[in-house]
Amino acid sequence: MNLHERIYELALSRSFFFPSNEPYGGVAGFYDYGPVGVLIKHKIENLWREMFIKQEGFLELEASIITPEPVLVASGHVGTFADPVVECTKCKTRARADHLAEEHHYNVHNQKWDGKLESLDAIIAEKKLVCPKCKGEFGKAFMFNLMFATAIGGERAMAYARPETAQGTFTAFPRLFRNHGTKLPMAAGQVGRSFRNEISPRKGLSRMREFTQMELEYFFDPNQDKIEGFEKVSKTKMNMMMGGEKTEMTAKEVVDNKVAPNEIMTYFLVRGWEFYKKAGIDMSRVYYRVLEQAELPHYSKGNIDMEVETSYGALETIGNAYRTDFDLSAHAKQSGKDVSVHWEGRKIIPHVFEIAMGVDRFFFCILEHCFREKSAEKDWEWFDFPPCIAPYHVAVFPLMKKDGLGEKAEELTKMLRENGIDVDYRESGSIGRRYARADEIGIPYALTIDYDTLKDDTVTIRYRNDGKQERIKISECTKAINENIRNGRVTL
RNA sequence: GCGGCUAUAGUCUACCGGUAGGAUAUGAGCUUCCCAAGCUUAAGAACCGGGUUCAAUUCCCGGUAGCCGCACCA
Repeated sequence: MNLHERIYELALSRSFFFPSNEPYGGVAGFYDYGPVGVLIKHKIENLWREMFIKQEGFLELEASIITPEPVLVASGHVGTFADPVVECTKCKTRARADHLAEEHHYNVHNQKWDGKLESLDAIIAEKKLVCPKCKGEFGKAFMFNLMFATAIGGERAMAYARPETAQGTFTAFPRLFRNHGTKLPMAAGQVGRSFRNEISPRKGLSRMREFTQMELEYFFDPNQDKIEGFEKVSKTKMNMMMGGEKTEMTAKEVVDNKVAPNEIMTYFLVRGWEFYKKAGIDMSRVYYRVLEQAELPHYSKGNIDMEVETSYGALETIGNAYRTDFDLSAHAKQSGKDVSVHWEGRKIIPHVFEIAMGVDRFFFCILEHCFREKSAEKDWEWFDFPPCIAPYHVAVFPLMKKDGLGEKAEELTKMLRENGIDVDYRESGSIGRRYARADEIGIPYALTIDYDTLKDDTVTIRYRNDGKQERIKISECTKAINENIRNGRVTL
């Protein structure tokens, strides 16, 4: 059985995630996070906030999801997020009409498609192109848009569910700039849902139609592409993939060899690297792939993707893009509003570096990388989550329910919860079984109340990874747990 | 969307043209119970629709979802 199949089974039975609207049969590309999964997801999002917002002094906002059409016309999503497609009249196989036309006409004559559907139809008719599968005839070319369309209010104004959070950050930029210091660089990010109406989503969480993104937009003066704090990270080593070759490089080498367009992007490559490491990813199975010129999206002057090796193959989980002034200029043009800023005596449109990541794919990668098989030490499968990502910080178990142990344990649970610690309390089943349950969802610590507790107010703390225990005073539990979480400690 | 395979308790699975047996998980109880012990007990299942048939969970068709391959993946 593939690891992702095993993970999927565990996800169903352990409440990590499951198909949405199950009684109705589910629809591909939509998943619900269960009670355990949602705790992990929130911890991932909060770790991102910690590292990419708070520690950097950046801004977080929450833009609306429903987006009027003009915004997405400006961003290019209405035009380029749609693909021209032809469908075979016999077997219904779809093919990219522009790709066909390029192959048989434009590339041959060294031309580019003019963007008109009629041109594609003309070429397909002229070259007598037929379905590669069944030799059936193609119907007329049409645009297939990957956005979910809707309409606003009584006038039914055309709108879409946003395909990325970034555009809301761009349209908020002028106000953010005025309200928060009128200084560059300035950075703002969002955590939120985005939507893409994938033709055929597969591979579980790795390609969803409704998904959560964490995107940071860093606005800067293009004449000043240095970043404060780079010195501190310059020696950090990262795996880089260029033209199919993987090499380890320091951040400084990435800048010096012009692997990344500038120091700013490189700084965030390091931050992304640190983020993944903290979240429990096996960094030997991760690399940054430097995109070739021909692969770059329409808005980009340099892209470096994070890819994580999984049982599905390599998954792209972070997109780092130098978007230049593409978006702000496009919104200025579309809206007719001036979005330029006065900075150091000049009037400029800031450039943007973006680090965009999907939470759901990342969540899946963490599950795969932290999964541990049965072994000599443990007779059950478990998850080696870092304490800061684990769904609960600690499990509290009374050795038995009776003789006042249950009450004592509930008291301790209440105390810990009031101190902000996530506690999973269980009193049924043998103690060994409860330890196994806790391991299975990756809880790093277990506190056990036994008969000695009643005498001297001490409990045992068990560490997940080696199963070893020590006795500590109840009064010191909060402090000990917090310290262990901070240090990422998982063994005695 | 196409082709191949698949669909039985929460999970894994057995058998069968006459509606299902197990494992494991779950609830309750007993056992001073520290690494899935044991015992008692409770609850729990044939994806949806249509067809063939006296009778369909079983055979056939369609839908849906999953896996593999193709295409698609800002």
